[in-house]
Amino acid sequence: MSGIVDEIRVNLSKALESSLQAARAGGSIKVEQVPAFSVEVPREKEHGDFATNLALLLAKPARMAPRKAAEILAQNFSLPWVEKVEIAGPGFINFYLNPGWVYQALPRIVAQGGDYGRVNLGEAKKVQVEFVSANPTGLLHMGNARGAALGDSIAAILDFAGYDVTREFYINDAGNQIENFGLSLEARYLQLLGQDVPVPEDGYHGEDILASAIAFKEKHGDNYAGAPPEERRPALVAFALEEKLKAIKKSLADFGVHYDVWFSEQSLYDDGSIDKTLDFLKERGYIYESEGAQWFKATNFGVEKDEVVVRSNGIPTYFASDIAYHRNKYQRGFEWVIDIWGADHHGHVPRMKAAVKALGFEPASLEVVIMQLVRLYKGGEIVRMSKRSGQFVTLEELVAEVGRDAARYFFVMRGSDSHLDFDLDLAKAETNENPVYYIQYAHARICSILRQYAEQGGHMPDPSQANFNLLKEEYELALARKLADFPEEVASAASGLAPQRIARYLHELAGLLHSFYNSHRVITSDQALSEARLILVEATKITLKNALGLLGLTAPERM
RNA sequence: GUCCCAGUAGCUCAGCCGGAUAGAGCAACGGACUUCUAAUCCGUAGGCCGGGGGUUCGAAUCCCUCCUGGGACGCCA
Repeated sequence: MSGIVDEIRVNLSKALESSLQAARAGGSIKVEQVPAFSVEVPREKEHGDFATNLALLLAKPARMAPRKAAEILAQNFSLPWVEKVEIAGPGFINFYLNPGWVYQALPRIVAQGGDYGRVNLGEAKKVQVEFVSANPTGLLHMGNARGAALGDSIAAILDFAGYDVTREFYINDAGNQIENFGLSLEARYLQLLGQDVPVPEDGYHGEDILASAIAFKEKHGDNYAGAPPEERRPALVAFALEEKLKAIKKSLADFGVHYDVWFSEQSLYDDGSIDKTLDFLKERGYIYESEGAQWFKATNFGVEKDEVVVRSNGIPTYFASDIAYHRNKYQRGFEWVIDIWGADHHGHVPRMKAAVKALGFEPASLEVVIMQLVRLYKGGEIVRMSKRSGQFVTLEELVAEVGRDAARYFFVMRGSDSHLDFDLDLAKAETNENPVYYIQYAHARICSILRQYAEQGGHMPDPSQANFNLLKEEYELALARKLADFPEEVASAASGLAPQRIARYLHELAGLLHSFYNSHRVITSDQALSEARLILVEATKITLKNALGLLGLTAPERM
């Protein structure tokens, strides 16, 4: 299923358990049950290849010194491929394996190719990742861009970890924002026709709205000049929404982000889902009326305040459609629902969870990833962004300025709960200050070696025939060790919804390749050694490419 | 005022579901290209992990408290 590291870990755990059972049977360790111990890869390589804290955990229940317990466990312990067992520190048991064990990973990597690193942590569980979900009333900004990069990478990682993933964009094409959008468009349209109609103060003032109005006028001329507003506005909105949505889809596609489902909020009104959902909650007594509005009893579920779902003017709130939307998600069979929201929505989380519970689903199955805000720096200064004034850097502009790969890497190299300072100058620098190139360069270097080898008439050796015992150098061992770790990294990035782990892993892997490259040659006069090293770099190339893919980055063959 | 996020090297941050001597990049300093790409490498230096208390064999990590910065608290989304 997964990698060699995991297999060894499992085998060591089993052997430790039987060792403990033997000790219990012999009466030398008296405990009722096996504690939840771990077998870990120590940070320090002086502490062996693997280590366990079992003896430390036994100390209290068995009432004995941890080192003593460790000694007993070690005595009962025997595995052919474990070269040395050592007791160290307060009572850790360290395992030293036959040095060649890591090289067993290499033929597997080459055989698995693009699938290397896949694990079945998810067991095909259906998971939905909903991200960006921006109002289709404007262009995508930096916050949306971070959401796009994060969401897409999280989805890719979950897919690689064995989940059945659906990427979804929720289109907020209903409600107040759309109302506002219509008024703003109408004002611009009428202005174009020479009327003095101001754009509402809290409306959309951006140039893109004006552009939509111009395009509308080109198509329809002054046909709507005298039309009643209730006819004119929907026409403008429908026209502009389609145009905007098309632009959003294109920006995201250019950013390497593709969705499985584009879900319209309006459709929840059209098919009666919102009414049905509200009725469902009403029947269960979770809705009450006060001051002419209808409220959801969030306080029943431990939330501080109740929340309006239908305003006193009869129009449902965003929260109402969001409840209906989440009900729809569960009805579609998703067992794990992941929403990626900006930090400005975090107050919405408790009531959304309360709503999920009220709907009869498990609130823990809804996971909201809160993404802290992005600050943009240029020339050492903060670039101010404001949607209202229409002044913000769009996703398109960002990609045009720094390139897709650099942009995506910068967005995922930090944890989602860290504020992100995006340094435009650094992202576009083609220097060693920029970590993106450092990683991609490692891939390109390997490609260059393989290219030259092929040009000299060499053929890629058969991994099963290679003699990996020839790889004795420290850097070779470290590189192979890192490669063997990849499946574990995928699993941990998936369970933590943490793409930054992959970013970090990539940087470390690239670093090891560069170190190796600078001290040893791959193509040498020693044929057998060259072949072993060719497999090593081929496996590195595969792993780099797979990991880059999880972050939506390209793996260039030349730079 | 209540809640959320953050506080770790000069700077930007990893590590945070407890493990052994706290890491990386950049910046600084000193070295390495007649070699498969120097967008690279090697080395040096840099730390009361915001302060204080607690939990235990063990705390950057968990709990309490205080301080600092950012954000959220609407019949907006």
